[in-house]
Amino acid sequence: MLWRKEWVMKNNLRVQRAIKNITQAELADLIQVSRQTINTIESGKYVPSTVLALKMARVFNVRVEEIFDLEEGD
Amino acid sequence: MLWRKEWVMKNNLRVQRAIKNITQAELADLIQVSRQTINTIESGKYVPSTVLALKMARVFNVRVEEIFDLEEGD
DNA sequence: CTTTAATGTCAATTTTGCTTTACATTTGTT
DNA sequence: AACAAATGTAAAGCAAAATTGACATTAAAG
Repeated sequence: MLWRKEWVMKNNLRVQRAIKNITQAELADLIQVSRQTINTIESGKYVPSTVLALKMARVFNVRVEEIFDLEEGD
Repeated sequence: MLWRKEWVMKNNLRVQRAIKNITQAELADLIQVSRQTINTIESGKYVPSTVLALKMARVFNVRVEEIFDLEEGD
């Protein structure tokens, strides 16, 4: 049997926001997306584009990998 | 006048591939996308998802920011 | 020069990101 | 308790990502 790994992406946006003490709406404004976009990304409903990931990393002064993490699972 | 910055994302996938000496097809296979997906990302036709960016970073053993870079411009 | 591997590109389609609007629920303050 | 701010959620729609298949062009090798 040949196995292809499945990956799920997790994120710690809530934590990052908490550290900087900004709301979803404020983050949305900073990276120029809708508040719902932040909300749904944060709750893992969908995977953002790399542009958004890079913008967020800039806002929080961290590397992309410190916010988004690939984990094994389906 | 209030200015909202426009960003374009560049990538150096060709270079990263060259360093590892792998083809577009091989990279596609490694991260489980179609060869065309690699080709069009590489040529800047569209922006990949964060999952793909993370997978590529893993393949090349670099940070996402070392492959993808936000630059000012429209 | 001829063949093969690698890359470019196009069209058609499916899937997913992201938007807007709107409303419901939770959390925090006074 | 009452009110406001923050968050959750849902539907509808558009735009962009990603797929498949097919074919053309450009390297690279024999």
